[in-house]
Amino acid sequence: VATSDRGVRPRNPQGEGSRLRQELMAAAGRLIASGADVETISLRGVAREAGVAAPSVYLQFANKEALLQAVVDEHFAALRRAIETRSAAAPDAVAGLLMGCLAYCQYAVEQPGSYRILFSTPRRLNPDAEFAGSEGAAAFQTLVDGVADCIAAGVARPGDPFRIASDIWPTLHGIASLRYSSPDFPWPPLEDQVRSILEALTGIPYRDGSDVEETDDRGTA
Amino acid sequence: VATSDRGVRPRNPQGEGSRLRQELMAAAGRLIASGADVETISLRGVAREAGVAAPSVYLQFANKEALLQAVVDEHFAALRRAIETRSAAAPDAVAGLLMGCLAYCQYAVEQPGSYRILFSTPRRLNPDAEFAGSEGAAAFQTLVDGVADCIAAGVARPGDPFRIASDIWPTLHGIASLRYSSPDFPWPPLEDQVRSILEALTGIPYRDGSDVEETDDRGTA
DNA sequence: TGTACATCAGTGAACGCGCGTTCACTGATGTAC
DNA sequence: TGTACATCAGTGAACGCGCGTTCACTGATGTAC
Repeated sequence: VATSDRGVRPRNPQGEGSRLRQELMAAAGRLIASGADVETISLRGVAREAGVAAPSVYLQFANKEALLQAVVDEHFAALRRAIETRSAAAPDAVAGLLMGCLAYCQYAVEQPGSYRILFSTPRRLNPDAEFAGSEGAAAFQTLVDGVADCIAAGVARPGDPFRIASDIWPTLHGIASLRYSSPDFPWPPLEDQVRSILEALTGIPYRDGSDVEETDDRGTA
Repeated sequence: VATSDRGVRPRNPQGEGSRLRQELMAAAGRLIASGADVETISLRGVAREAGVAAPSVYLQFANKEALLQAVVDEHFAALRRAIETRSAAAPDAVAGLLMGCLAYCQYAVEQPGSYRILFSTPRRLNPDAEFAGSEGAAAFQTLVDGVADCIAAGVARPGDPFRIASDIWPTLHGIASLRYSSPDFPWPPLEDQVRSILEALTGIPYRDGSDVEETDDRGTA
């Protein structure tokens, strides 16, 4: 669907057959990026997109479910990487919290297909189904720590960091996913909205900060 | 899937053939309530659940898409009714805003299948795709008005009601839909969370109100 | 250097299945005379 | 009151399709001697 046939695919050199695994996951990623719901992705469709016969998938994956599971895991890791990169590049906890939240929303908005499969996915494929110990739990802990640091720095309003993070996460998710399902709604600019909601939930004065490098010691609400 | 065969279905009396329309929509509703994604609902499955042969669907609907469109519309109307009933029963604007928001989240949490099809739906079936003039726009306007009334009453923090409503809606959506996709997360009680987030976004002191009947004239933040 | 063989990436054909849709039909119920 | 006919709700069989999966295979590349 996304990419046409464009000639024959050369077979991988001997000993490198497992390269096909990456090719298949990339093909699935292309289908997802072009709007396919995870429910409607077919093994044959992925093989077609990868330029390979359907049975070849079984050289790398036990069955369709294993393929989709690998795809979901890969996209989950990509989201996490996007957040951590942006967040770690910030100069302090206050900026780090904002950057992490922005990275989350921007990933979701810019790669909606990829984000979507993480949350609108059959339960069995969802890594969050068992939350404790999952990769999702680790990512969430990063958010809790970020909030705690801002409270400790005296910039965020005092409160239970876990509880505050439990309010922030759904808010970010809602912002990002409604922009996908209701694209015609007159949404405010993404960064404005994230800033103002973070300010409301944490008390950190994000809304007027032209940027974040010097927000370290403003008063708290 | 949801209901077994349980004997033969009597045919409708002459002139009442269109009752089948309601039976089919009810059957689809049962499939959705039992966890079916809108993407995976089949015309044959709905007919089976209704106890009717597959071609009978065509007596009431032009094709599969028309059936699904009618189902989506029906569930959208049900959500709207749930909100308006609860909201209209409140004694004042401040209680009405809370009750409407609670009704929204509770509908989404208690009937996740029904809520889900409104937002994780192929674009062509989504009534929000054209937002202006849609039923969704009307429901959103109710939220805007509720916020404006609370500001006018001097209870909510001053601000742009449209913009505040644009923050509230995604928040409610996020709260409800993450509870569905990550049920093992230790979420706070739904009403607590709605109250505290509404308080953060509007300044209305919802968090400590044991109930809402007497919150009319508290100070603003 | 030449040859037999093993290894390995990948395939074509076939399977049984459920799908959306069409078609000609069945048989009960109401109406005209 | 009896009978022919029209109307109407609903059906069974068939269509072509794409699906996930299996099986026996092909043919290129490397290795042993």
